[in-house]
Parts: sequence; structure tokens; C-alpha cells
Amino acid sequence: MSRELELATALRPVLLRLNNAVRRQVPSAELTAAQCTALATVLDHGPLRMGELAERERVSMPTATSVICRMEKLGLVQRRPDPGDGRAVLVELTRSGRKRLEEVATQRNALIAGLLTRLDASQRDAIAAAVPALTAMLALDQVPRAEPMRTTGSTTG
Amino acid sequence: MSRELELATALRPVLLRLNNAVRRQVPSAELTAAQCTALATVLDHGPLRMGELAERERVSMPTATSVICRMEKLGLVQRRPDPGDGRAVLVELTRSGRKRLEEVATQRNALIAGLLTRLDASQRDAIAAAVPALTAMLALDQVPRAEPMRTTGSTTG
DNA sequence: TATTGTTATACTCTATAACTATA
DNA sequence: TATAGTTATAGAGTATAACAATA
Repeated sequence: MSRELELATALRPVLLRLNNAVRRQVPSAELTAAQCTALATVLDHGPLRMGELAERERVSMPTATSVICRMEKLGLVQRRPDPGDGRAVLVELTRSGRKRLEEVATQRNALIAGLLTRLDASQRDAIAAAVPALTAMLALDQVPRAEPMRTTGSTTG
Repeated sequence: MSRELELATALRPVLLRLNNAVRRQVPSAELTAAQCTALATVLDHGPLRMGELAERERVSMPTATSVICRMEKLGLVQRRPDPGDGRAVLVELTRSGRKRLEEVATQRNALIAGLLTRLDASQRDAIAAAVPALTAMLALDQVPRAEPMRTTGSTTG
């Protein structure tokens, strides 16, 4: 087994379970997981066309439409026509959406910080040192897109 | 802002997005996300009572019942009465369920390994060094249970 | 004709409330 | 009466297929 595959085998369950733990312990009745990540994506890359959002979230366009519709009714995002293309729309955060996202992020960060506080300083250092590498790994995944998804879902976030 | 909170703020989005990327790019039509983590939990800690599974998965008992029912029909898990308590049931993996879980884990590990291969050696080292600390962090969040632990290596996730 | 987005339909995951059976 | 689990019901997220409007 390659060194990379060994590391992947050790890393994957940790990533997934940490993620689940954070999601499940901070239910955040005010924002579902799909809403939370969609909002974060629009914050980071908006204004976004519906197709771009779907691509970044790795969901189908009808799913993106559905999630955005709901959040538009909640006043968290707004849609406006794309001036350059009559078929397209541009999605962006409202002030309320931005505020809500910050609140949820704060709750979740506090949970993680609470766990970190209970580790040794050397353990915290190791995690801090890995963050740039994990970020680089994520960036590698950003590039190759384009393949439509077919499948059972994810619930993300 | 505390050092821990700063680190949490950097770490959280990376965890969430890496997880989404893995789940979304390995659609795994054969196993939904909820099925996958439930199966992994039963593998690691089973046989489990329905309530224990719900607690570990951080879902309601009706949700656990529903997910298990579906997987039972698919032949991935089986239910049997708890000999010590007539109200309770014990859930465990079938051979088929174990095999299916391993297949999905293999696919996902391969995806992560592929990304790791494209990093620098120093980045891989940083990630490898952080794995024990991340694992320790996860353990802090675990539900404590007075129950025999299986030794099967975790495949999970 | 091709692309962007929405509508129609169906399935899974999720929760709360009500119910059954056992302790 | 309390606990373990299931059933009933409802809402969100997801997908594919079919449709409308624009390029």
C-alpha cells in the first residue's frame, strides 16, 4: 500500500467524524447544513449564477434552485437578473444572510475551540501546522469539475 | 480572540469542505451518507441497541429505525432481540453490509490518496503529524459507554 | 440548436408526537 | 409509571426528466 493511501485511510474517518460531530452537536435550528454551505459559498464567491453555485456545491441545478428559493423567502439571499445574459440570474447575500452565517460559524467555531482547549499544546501545534496543507489539498479539488453528478445525496455541511 | 478560537476558525471550513468534496465526488450510488456512517458505527461498536445507535449518530430514534429498516431490506444489517431485555433489539452487520462498507471506504480512500499524491512531501508530513491530534480531538467528543468495544479496525466514516 | 434556469415528481433523511410492548 | 422501539406525519435536500426563455 502506498504511503499516500495509508495516510488517506487514517485521515478519512477522522475528517468525516469530526465533521459529523460538529454538525450534529450544533444543530443550529436557524440554518440547515445545505443552507449554511450554500450561504458560505455565495459569501466567498458571489454574486454567483445558479449554475456556478450548483457546480461549487456539487449539487444539481434544481437542488440549487430549491435551496436558494427557500432562503430567498427567508430573506437570506436575493436573486437579480444577470445584465449580460437574459437567461441567467445572479445570487447574492442580503445583510441578514451575512449576519446569520456569521452567527452559525461562531457557534461552530466555539465548539471546535472547546475541544482544542482540552488538547496538549503539542497537539494543537500539530493541527495548526497541518491546516495550510489541508487547505492546499482542498484547492486541488477545486480545479477539476465539470462532471455532472449522479447520485444519492449528501447532506452536507 | 484565543489561540484556540483562531485555530478553530481556520480549521472548521477546511474540515467541512474537504468532507463535502469527498462525499460529492465519490457519489457512491450504492450507499447514502446516512447509511454509510450508520454502517460504520455498527461495525465499530455493534451489536448495538437502537437507542445507542441513535445516540452515537446524533439522530432521533425514529430516524435510526428508518435508516436501519431500509438497510435491513437491502440485506446490509440484521436485527435480533436483545436476550436481556424484551423491549430492545440488537443491530449488527451482515457479511454483505461489511463488504459494501469496505468497498465505499476503498473508493473514498483512493480519492484522498490521489489528492495527497499531488502535495509536497512536507505538506503530507504535516498532515500525517496532525492525524493523532485530530483523533484525540474526536475522542473527546465521543459518547462514553460502558460496553465491550470491538477491535475491528475502523473503516469508516 | 444549445444553454440557463424552473417546474414536476419521487425518494431519503430528519424530527416530533402518538402508540405498543415490556420492565 | 418509565423505557425501548415503531408508526404516523411533515418538511428539507437530493436527483432525473420535462419544460420555458434566451443566446
